[in-house]
Amino acid sequence: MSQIVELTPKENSDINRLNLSEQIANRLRDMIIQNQMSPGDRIREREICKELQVSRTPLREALHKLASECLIDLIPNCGAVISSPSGDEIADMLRVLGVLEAFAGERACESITEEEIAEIKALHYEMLAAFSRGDRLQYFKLNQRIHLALIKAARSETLLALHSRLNARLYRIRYQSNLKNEQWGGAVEEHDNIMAALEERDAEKLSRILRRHLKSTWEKISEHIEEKK
Amino acid sequence: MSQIVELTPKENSDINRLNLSEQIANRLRDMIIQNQMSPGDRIREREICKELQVSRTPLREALHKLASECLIDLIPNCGAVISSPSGDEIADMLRVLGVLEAFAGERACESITEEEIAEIKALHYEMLAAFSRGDRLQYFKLNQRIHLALIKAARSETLLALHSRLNARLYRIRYQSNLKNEQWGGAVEEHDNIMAALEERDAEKLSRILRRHLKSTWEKISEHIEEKK
DNA sequence: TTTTGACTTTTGGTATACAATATGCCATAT
DNA sequence: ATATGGCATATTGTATACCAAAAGTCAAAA
Repeated sequence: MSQIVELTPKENSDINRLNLSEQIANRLRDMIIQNQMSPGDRIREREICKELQVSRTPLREALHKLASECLIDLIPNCGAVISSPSGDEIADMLRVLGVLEAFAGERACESITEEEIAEIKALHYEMLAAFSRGDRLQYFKLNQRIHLALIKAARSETLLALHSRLNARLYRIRYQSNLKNEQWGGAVEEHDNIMAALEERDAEKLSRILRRHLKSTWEKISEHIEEKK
Repeated sequence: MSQIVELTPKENSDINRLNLSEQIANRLRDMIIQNQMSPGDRIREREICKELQVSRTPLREALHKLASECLIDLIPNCGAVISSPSGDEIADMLRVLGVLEAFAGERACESITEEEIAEIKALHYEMLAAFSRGDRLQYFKLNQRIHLALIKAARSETLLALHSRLNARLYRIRYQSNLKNEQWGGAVEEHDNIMAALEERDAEKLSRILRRHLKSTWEKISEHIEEKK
C-alpha cells in the first residue's frame, strides 16, 4: 500500500513550476498522511535531505509549512515530530469538519448543477459497488471524492481551503479506522440519505444529515482510538 | 496609529524561546494586519533582512509561514506580495467566519461559565462606552475581544485555530472599514441581541444571530470595497 | 513607437560554518 | 546493579557566500 491515493494531484507538466519547498511539503505530507511515517516519529533534517536529495533550506521551509497545517509539531531546538492528536482532539476536529460540511451542503443545494449531482450520484453507486465487493480502499477513496465534490459544489474557496486542511489532518486516522472497522460500510445508509437530500436540494435537511454523518464517523473511529495510546 | 493592537501577544519572558523565524512572522503579520504594508506591495527579502537585522534563512521561513496563512502570495521567482483579496473573496471569508462563529455560539451556550458571561457582558458595556465616546479604535478592539471570548468559550482548539487564521486575513479590512463607515456603530444593536441570547443560553438563537451578524458586517464593508480596486 | 537585447536585480537553491542546545554514553559513586 | 554527573557527539538555529535562472530595466535600433 505504498500509494494509497494521490492527495496532492499535480500535473506532471506543472511540477517543475512548483517551488522545491512545495514539492517537498507535498511529498512529506503524502508520506505522513499515508502513514509511511508514524505519529511521534522524529524527522531528522539531514536524513530527509539525503533521502530526497535536497538541501536543508527548502526542506526547512517545507517543515514550516507542514507545521502550520498541524501535521507535524516543531519543537524548538529539537526538530519536527509527526503530530499524534489525542482522541479528544480528533473528536474536536471531526465536529468542526461536520460544521464545515454542513455549510457546504447548505450552499451546494443552491449552486450545484444537475451535472454535478449526476456525477456525485455516479460516485455514490461506484462506492456501493466497492462496498459490495469488499474493496475497502476503493470504498474509502470514493467516499473522500464524494465529500470533496460536495465541498466544491459550495463554490467557496475559503471553505475548500479550511476543509482540505482539516481533512489532511484526519486522513490517516480515518483511513486506518476504515481498514480496521468491522462495520466499515456503516456510512452507506447515511450516504443514501445525503444523496436524497441533495437531489431534492433540501438545504436544511442535507446540512443536518452531514453534520450527523461526521458525528457517527467519530463514533466509529473512537472504537479504534484507545488501542493506539 | 503605529500600534493598533497586540495581535500576537507574546510574554516578554518567553519571546526568547521563540524561533527567530516565528518572531519575524509575528512581526510581519502585525505589520500586514495593521496596514503598515499595503496590499499589492512587494516584499523584498534583503530589504526586510536589513530592516529587521536578520539573515535570509529565517526570513524566508517566515514568509512561507505567512503564505500558508494566505496573508501573502508567494509568486515563483518573483517573491512575496501582500495579498489583496477581492470583494468576492472577502464576502466568502466572512460567510465562512459567520459559520464558525455560529458554531462557536452554539457550543458556548453549553460550556460557558457564568464568570465568562459576566466578563463578556463587561466587555460589551465597555464597547458601548467607547461607542458613546466616539472612540472607534477602542470600539473595534473591544468588538474583537468579545468575539474572541465567545470563540474561546466554545472550548474547541480546532475552531479557535481556524477562526484566528480567518480573522487575521480579514483584520485589516475590517479595521479600515470600521474607520471609514458612517454608521460604524451599527453592530451595537446586534450585540445587544447576542448578549441576550448568550445569557439565556439559547444556542439556536445565538447561532442564528451570529451568522446574521457577520452577514451584516459584509454589508457594511462592501460599501468601502469598490473604491479600493 | 515598438522591439530587441544586453545589463542589473532578485529570487531559488546549495553548501558551509558556527554557536547553542539536546542527546547519548561512560565513568564514578552509592 | 543502579543512579548521577559530566563529557563527547549529534542536531538544530542562524548567518553567509555563491551561483543559476527568472524577472525587471533601460537604452539603442528598426
